[in-house]
Amino acid sequence: VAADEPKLTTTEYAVLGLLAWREMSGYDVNRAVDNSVRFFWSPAKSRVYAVLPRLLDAGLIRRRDVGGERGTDKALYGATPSGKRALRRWLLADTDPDLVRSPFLLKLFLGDNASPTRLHELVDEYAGRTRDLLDHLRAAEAAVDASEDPYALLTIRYGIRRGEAGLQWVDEAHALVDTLERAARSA
Amino acid sequence: VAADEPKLTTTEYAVLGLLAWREMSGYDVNRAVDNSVRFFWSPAKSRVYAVLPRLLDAGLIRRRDVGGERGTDKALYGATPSGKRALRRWLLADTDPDLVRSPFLLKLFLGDNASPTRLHELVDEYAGRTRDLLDHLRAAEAAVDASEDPYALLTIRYGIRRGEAGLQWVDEAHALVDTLERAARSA
DNA sequence: ACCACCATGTAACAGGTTACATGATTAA
DNA sequence: TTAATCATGTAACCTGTTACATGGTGGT
Repeated sequence: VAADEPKLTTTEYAVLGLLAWREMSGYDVNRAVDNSVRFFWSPAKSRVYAVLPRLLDAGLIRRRDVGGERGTDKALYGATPSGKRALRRWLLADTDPDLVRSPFLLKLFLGDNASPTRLHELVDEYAGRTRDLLDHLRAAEAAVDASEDPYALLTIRYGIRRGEAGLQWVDEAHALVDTLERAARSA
Repeated sequence: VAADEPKLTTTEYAVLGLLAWREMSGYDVNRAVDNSVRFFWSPAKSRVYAVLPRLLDAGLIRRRDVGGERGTDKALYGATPSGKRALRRWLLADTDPDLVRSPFLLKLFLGDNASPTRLHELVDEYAGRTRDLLDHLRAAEAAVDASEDPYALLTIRYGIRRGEAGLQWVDEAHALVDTLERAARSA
């Protein structure tokens, strides 16, 4: 008799999801987060470690100690059948809305209080970050095996499309700041 | 003798920024948040009220009681010169990185554990939300006076460009899920 | 009479972050 | 020997959320 659907946080589902993919140590989970999920879900490392015992207590993952290997005290975790079921139920349930928090856009919105020069700088910094992100994502895109991990590919492409749109907007933004500058000078 | 640059949270700067624009009540600030900043910065209403006394104590805003007007106990807040300076310093300082939290992309990434049908649904829900957002932003775009509030326009356009990119990606996503489905059926 | 909006918060909680601590192993 | 990587956490803090509470005012 399954207990009434225990509510997990999204972070817990994220970890559970990674452990449904393969058996890993907490350290491995953190690495997996770092080169996949972190663009849209990024728990602190300490949070990942904190989440593991909770999933364990709920019977959604199991722990296997691998102490002998090289003298290290290391534990591997993997999703149990019950954990996989919980994961599938979560995938079918309503999805929490996305959250964006952009100090950059906030500063831009309050641009009245800054000089045009500073606004150009701000936009340039955004452009730089976005280019870095795109470099990273394009490298990742080239590196994934599409038939092996199509879903990773999908999320990478999402990032790429949106990043490209961001760069297009950058030109618009510079142009608009220039216009304002000229208007201010002629006034 | 100004105390050593008090650190404010981004939420505090957001509120300060709105109060530098014009004098408002806490309620007004919440409304202002709701029809402008909320797409990239969205504090809870109670948080806004909690932040006001802190800014007041720091001398960054001043309070003016307007009790007589209609028997209501209402206070208007506005940025002080010191507050405006703090705001300008913040605009010049390093910008915290953007944060995205997308349970949607997380679910997609873990798509292995869901059916193609469910994945189509997931993408459709995203498409719906994105279309709604675009409708809203386009209406807002048409409503702003570009010469009056160019920075708002800039952030709106940002949302529009990225939203459009999202919708383009949606087609890709459906196509890829279809491909997987066919591949699975033929296997 | 009632509902929507104006107006201001309090209380309880949780989820998450940063900084710190510790120690083993391995490659340069 | 030193630095990087593997490996696992603890402690303190805090930002922020949700739910609740309260009351006036204006329109229909």
